[in-house]
Amino acid sequence: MNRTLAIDPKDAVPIWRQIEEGVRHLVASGALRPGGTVPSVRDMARDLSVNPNTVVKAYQRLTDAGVLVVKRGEGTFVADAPPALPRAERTRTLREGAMRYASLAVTLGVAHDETVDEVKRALDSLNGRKGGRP
Amino acid sequence: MNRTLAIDPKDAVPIWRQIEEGVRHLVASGALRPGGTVPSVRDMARDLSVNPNTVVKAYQRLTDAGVLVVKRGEGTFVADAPPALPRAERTRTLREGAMRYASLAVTLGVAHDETVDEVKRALDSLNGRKGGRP
Amino acid sequence: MNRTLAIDPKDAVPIWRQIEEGVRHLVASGALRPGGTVPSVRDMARDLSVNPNTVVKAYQRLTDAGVLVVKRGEGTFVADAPPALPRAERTRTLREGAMRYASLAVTLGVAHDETVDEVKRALDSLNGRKGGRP
Amino acid sequence: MNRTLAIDPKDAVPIWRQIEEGVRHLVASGALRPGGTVPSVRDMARDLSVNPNTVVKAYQRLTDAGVLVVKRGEGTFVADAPPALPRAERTRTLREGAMRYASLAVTLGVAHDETVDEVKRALDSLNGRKGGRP
DNA sequence: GTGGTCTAGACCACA
DNA sequence: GTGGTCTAGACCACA
Repeated sequence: MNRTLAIDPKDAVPIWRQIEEGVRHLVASGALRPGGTVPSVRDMARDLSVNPNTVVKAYQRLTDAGVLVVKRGEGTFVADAPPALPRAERTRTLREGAMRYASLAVTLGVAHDETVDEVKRALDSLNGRKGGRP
Repeated sequence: MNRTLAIDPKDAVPIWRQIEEGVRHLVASGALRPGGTVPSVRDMARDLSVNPNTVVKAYQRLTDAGVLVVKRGEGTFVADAPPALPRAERTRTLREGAMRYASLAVTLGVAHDETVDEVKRALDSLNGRKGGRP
Repeated sequence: MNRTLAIDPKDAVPIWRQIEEGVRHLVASGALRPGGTVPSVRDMARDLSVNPNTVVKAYQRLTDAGVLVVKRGEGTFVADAPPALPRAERTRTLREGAMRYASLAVTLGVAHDETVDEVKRALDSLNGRKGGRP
Repeated sequence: MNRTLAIDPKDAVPIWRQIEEGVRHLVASGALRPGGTVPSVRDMARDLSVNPNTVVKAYQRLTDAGVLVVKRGEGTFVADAPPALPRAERTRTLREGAMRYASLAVTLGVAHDETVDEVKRALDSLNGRKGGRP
């Protein structure tokens, strides 16, 4: 299972959002456990070679969202209660994502089956099934 | 069939890119036919309530990509030759999209099957008409 | 009616929060109208003699909360739909505030009537009744 | 009557201040009586799950303010003489609190009467017992 | 012109 | 040690 965070400074997606999404993903996938610690702002900034302020922004957003909790002077931790989205909103978010992806495939002129297969392949690679793409 | 373009000024995606993607989609789905006309920059800017410069930028990129052709003094038209992406780039783009979507689903904690089903559903809703590009 | 924002850099309350609260207050009191513009980040930073980043933080939080909307390249505006809190939460927030104030008064040993009178006086002064405290 | 102290580590108010205010309140409300004992630093730290240094800081401020007195080798006690604030400072503190509460109510868009009523209600709930300090 | 991102670095309260 | 705030200033996309 992947416990590390990879960011790409050249990506159009802001670094702070890459960090935010990365941590959300590690929490959702169980790599970071409720109550467990998260690297300190300074440590993660050093590891990723980014400015501490950039990490601070990501962590603060995650704290506002209830994913992380801060204990002052001690550090930052994964919240005990995972802040699952309300079911309705979860579905809405997923549908928007599916629509965006399907729309992209149609624009590219990709066939139905290939479109679906690529999603299966992506899910497998995220779930750590070995290989997947020879 | 949808012949209109919907943009969301509050979306993080730049407006010019929303227009570019929208036109590509209308072409790929057959709503705009090869050789047919495309709204003038002024008209589209007025319709969408955006700055004309923003439409110009989208049209220029589409012209550079061979999706549109400009006939001076006449207007802008959909290119006769469908500007299919090189196969390698097409695959890469699709895979990035699949990865983004799969990653979203994992973050939301959605099950594998539901993730795949939503894509099928999205494809069906986009393909009320079969095909689009013979 | 007060249209200006006063901040106190020596206050224990962070400047960005003073700005956030100040703008919320101006909106709630009607001094800033839905759809109307809000000073640009640079202008407000100059007016208040603070760093633009500090204003950015306040504006972004207000945007996240739906109080302001950003039109890229144009500026920042008061949202059309005022983002009134759900009634239940509004009541809860008010009650917490009342409890904090009442608790303070009890701690200070202030009589019931004086405690209530000070609130009335504060409300009057916020609503612009002239004088109020001779 | 409430003899316990509740602190919220996630609150923006420093823990030492929450403890300080809490003790002041217990004294003012009569829950802790002049001459009576106060929990030892170690006990309170353990009860509240906070760092002993944090309790030390609160107790020192309370001692400096004359609310508590330390008898070396015996422990910490509530002072015999009630340490009423100078009248001017009392009034200033109360006014600040009233202003903060009134400002919150305006921001929430609450009507004048409801704002005042909530304070009365809060005072009643705190004064299940009449008075507290004759 | 507008807002958004990021760096570099200082200073602070807190535990 | 921890995170929070703020400054100064650069660079960028967007309209």
